[in-house]
Amino acid sequence: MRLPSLFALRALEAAVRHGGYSAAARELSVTQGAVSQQIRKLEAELGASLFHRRGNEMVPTPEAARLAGEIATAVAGLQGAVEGFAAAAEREPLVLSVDGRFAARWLAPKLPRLLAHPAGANLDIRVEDRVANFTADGIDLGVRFGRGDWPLLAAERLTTDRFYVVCTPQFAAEHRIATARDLLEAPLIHSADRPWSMLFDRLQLPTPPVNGPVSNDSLLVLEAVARGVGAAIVRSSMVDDDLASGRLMRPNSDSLPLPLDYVRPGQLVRPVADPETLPAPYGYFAVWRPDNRKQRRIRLLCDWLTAAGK
Amino acid sequence: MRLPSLFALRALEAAVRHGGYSAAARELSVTQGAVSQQIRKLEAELGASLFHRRGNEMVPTPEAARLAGEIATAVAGLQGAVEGFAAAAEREPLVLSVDGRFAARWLAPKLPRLLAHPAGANLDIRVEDRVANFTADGIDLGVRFGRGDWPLLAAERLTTDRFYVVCTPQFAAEHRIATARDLLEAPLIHSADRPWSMLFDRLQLPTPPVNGPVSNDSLLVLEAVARGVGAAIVRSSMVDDDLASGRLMRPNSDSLPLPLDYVRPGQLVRPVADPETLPAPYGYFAVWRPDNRKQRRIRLLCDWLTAAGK
DNA sequence: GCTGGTTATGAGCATCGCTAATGGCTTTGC
DNA sequence: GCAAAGCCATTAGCGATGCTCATAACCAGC
Repeated sequence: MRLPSLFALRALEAAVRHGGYSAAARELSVTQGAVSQQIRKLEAELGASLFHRRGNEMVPTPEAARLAGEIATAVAGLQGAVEGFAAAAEREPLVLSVDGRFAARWLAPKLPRLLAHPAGANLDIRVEDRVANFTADGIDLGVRFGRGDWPLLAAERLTTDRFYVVCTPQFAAEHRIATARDLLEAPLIHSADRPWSMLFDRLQLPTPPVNGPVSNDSLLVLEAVARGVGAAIVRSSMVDDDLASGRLMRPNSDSLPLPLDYVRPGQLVRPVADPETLPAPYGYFAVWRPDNRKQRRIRLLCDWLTAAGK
Repeated sequence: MRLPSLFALRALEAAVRHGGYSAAARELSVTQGAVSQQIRKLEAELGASLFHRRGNEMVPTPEAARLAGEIATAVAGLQGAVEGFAAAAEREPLVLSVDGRFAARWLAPKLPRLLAHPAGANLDIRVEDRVANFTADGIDLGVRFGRGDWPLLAAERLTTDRFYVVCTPQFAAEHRIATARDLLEAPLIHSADRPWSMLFDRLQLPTPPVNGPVSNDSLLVLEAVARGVGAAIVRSSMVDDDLASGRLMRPNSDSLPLPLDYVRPGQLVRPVADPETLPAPYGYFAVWRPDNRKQRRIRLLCDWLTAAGK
């Protein structure tokens, strides 16, 4: 025998329990008509009346009441099974893979907030700078630096970076940095792909010779900045927290033409109306496989990450 | 938590049991694609994979297998409850109301066949010539004489009557009835609304004076015919069985212009191509309320009745 | 390599069933 | 009594669901 639809059975059960279609409809979040139709169809399928009216109340037949009871237990069993499974799935860790710089400079400061949020439940946060394969490595959500154009992967932008000149307040005071020109005399930490020349060229000043340490690793650079070794040009996303907390500052942010957009040598830059909203071509992206089964949790975490970046 | 559709859950259960979507699809009488999509959707709702492929076989995850088991028991519970209810409804008698003539002359001979057929299970056959109200009297299916145009009731024609001259073989032999003219001399049983004149007029013979008993009750008339009292003009549906068994016969059916259509005095009769298929305006109809919940059984019985009349 | 099996996936489309509106009926409160 | 507010029944309309169909990709056995 073909089983009636689950909804019809639940409608019957609810109608018996409430003693009316309208109340049942409210419980099931549908209109009263829907319940009426479902029960009518059910009566046709089962070949017997389920209710008879008495005044304004619907009285279930004894058989219908009995059936409703059995449906209730069966449905509760289904519900329990499904919810148990879903809960178990929820307890399974969601693997978040981030690279070292993002982990240290962006995620770490926000971690307490994330862990207190539902999106942060049962996270397995892996810090790894290279990821071979999302599926093979069991990664549910990655945060990767790039242009958001990974093949086969969905991506959502987390950061829209500007480049900031940063140093500690102590450093700025010590070296009396008031104008951009003052930077010429101060120790400047160089990094390979964010040359100071891109600032001084805009200011039409001569780029000073390398007078401080050089590193291609922004973590090391920022460590050095934090210890007062010098000023550096860094991605805004790496120092959001330090700037907010006052551990770092952007010296002379009034007089310096900052934020700077990062422009590679030879890269075409189009003028835009509002440079503040210029999307940097590169940035951090949340990245995931669209066919991953944990979409709901991925969505939740992804939404949290994008919101936290604002 | 919103429950997934019952079909999706059953698809999962069947797929686990068969170890593949195609076999599950065959069991559920849908295409393989339908099962695939249902399970994909289920995985999305539950937030976890349910199967992983190994070669050509689909291996359920342990959790999915567990879930499938719980679903199986819950669905079996539902199935059992629904089938128990339907079976109980089936055991409830289906009330068939027929009038006395139909019961005696049409239904009674066919009763053994009907009772051996599923359509005849749990019948409550009531013989009553007047029916006030289908709902109030709890009548599921009525057989009524008329034109099939009862308001608020659905009707399906059971009999398309002709009028036959009938008598017993003994009677025909005894009175040497060879031609229509022979009837003029034989005892003829008269009934109010099927006058012999309608036959003799067509034969362009004078209608003989009333030379036999008269009754308005066809049962009495037929009883008299059966006892060899005389010949009579009767509805074909009243004598189908007696003619088939040879208890009655249609004398001189070659030479007499029979069957006759019943024509009331003054009634317009249109010529038709094949008079054998001329639908009599009046006849027996199966009649029921379209909103009766026992439509399935009514349909079954109604189909049996129409088929039995052919 | 070929054949016969499997699942995955997308387009198209029919069906289903919900919503919304309406009507008839009952109860309640004035 | 009457009006108002509740109930269920029923209809038309329409949007979403989810099926079928067709195709692709993949696997196993010969």
